[in-house]
Amino acid sequence: MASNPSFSAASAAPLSGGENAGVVGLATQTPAFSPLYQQIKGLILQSLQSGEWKPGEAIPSEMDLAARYRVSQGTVRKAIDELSAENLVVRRQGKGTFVATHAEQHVQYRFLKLQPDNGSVQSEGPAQRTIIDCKRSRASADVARALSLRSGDPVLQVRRVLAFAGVPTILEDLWLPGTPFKGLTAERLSNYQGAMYALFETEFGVRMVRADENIRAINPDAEQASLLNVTPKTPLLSVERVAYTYNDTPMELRRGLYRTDTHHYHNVLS
Amino acid sequence: MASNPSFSAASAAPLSGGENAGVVGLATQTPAFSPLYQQIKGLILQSLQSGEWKPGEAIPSEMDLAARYRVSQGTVRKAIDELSAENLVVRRQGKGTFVATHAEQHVQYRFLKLQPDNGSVQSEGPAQRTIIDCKRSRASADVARALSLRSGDPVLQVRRVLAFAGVPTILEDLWLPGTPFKGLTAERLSNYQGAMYALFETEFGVRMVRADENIRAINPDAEQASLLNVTPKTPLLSVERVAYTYNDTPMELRRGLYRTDTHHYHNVLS
DNA sequence: CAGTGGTCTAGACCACACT
DNA sequence: GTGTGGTCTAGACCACTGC
Repeated sequence: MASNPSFSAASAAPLSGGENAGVVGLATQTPAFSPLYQQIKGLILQSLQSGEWKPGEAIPSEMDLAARYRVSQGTVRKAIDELSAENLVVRRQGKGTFVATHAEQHVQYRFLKLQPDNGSVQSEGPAQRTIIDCKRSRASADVARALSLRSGDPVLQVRRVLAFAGVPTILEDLWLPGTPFKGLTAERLSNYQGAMYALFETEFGVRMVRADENIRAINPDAEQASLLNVTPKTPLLSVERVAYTYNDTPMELRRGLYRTDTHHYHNVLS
Repeated sequence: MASNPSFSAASAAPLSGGENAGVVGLATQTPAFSPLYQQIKGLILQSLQSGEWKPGEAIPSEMDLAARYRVSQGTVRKAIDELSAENLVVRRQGKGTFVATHAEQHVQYRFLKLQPDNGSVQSEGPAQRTIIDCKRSRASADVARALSLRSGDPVLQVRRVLAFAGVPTILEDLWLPGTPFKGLTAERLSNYQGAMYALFETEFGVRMVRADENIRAINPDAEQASLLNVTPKTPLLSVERVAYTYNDTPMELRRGLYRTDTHHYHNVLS
């Protein structure tokens, strides 16, 4: 077991034999070499995906997982290290390792990079959310492309405004694939306290894990301007986001318009 | 040595005895506990900072560093892991670990997040750089604050335009602290091929390691508009960047105006 | 071939949280 | 105290690079 280059993780693992099964013991030329900890990471990922461990819950301890996959604790550790670096999982010393969640996380808006110019995110308090619209429709060509759907597939479309300290600051249009979000209504959105992604988790089992944003400066049209209480000459940040679940599956297209007279989009480069 | 909680890294290390020196063997209540690998990381950081290893050069092998600091290879490895994650150092299997550099790196503009809407960054070719202005001046209040200087301290001020495929796309104003950049002239800037940060490294020994950006949508004034060949009504992305060297020392304030009719600012959230 | 980073193991001990 | 993640070690072996 110790020095076996190709390896079949097994035991309680539901799917997946070994990626490299077949060739064993040949020293060179493994076509797609995958280290053990990567395979373990993949297995843990499957369990996260399948819902074996739910957001906010603890996953088994490193020792348990090591026993389950028949590897050393260090190897499990390295797998979890990467999952932790990708924010899929959160470690808490002395307590355990927990599935990351958008709810009950002290960072309320994990993906929102807009910050008030003066004062902290904390000090400005929670946003006031207003659902403007929520309807079923059909995917246009560009929406379909972003969500990996076909044109005309059913989608859910939402428009809302976020206000801070009474000032409308963000106007968002969302498109969600119809099937996973069946049953989402304006009422359920309105009644929900907290981040939208938290609702997606608890009510629909959809966990947003990563997102891409493309940012431009634009002038709003008349309707957009009026919803944000600015003139159409006010330049706004246009933020187009595609959010992904596990496996790089796109699950949301979001087009945001941000006012930047009192706020700014903050980004850290390294 | 093996099981010693408080530890004095020593040997060839120039400064720094041990952070936790003094208390030894007392099991609980070390006021500021710092794991060994963090101390090693700090020592390596000092050597990077002092220029013992220059950008692009290889640092000593993990085994050598382990011997130098009298710790196991695994501990050095974990220290380097973090430095690598922070992009201060680049590992290359079979070759060694190298000091990160903005030059000779295949990513020419490491900190530039603006991308062409169509085609890749590669396909659009290198930017055409034009130095509009380069002069010594005195720090205004806001420039001084950003660079941790005092108002009136000498600074170097640069204005330039970047064009892609002949289209002026980026207008940048830079402020650099006067002392570290003594001797920087418009000519040296103009003659230099390659990223500006690469010149800072090779000519002034200043390595940019991290940066913060605050982004807004604005309308340009008449001069800015003309330099970018747009009308003053064209909304532009205003990107204010503060770039830092080691130790979170700010070394550059850069105010950029980006055209977003053909390009967009791309960001990945996770 | 030797040297480098990369993986894996087994075991010891530490810091932290709960009970 | 027990169990969790976190640190550290020593040693073995693998994959990659270049001589």
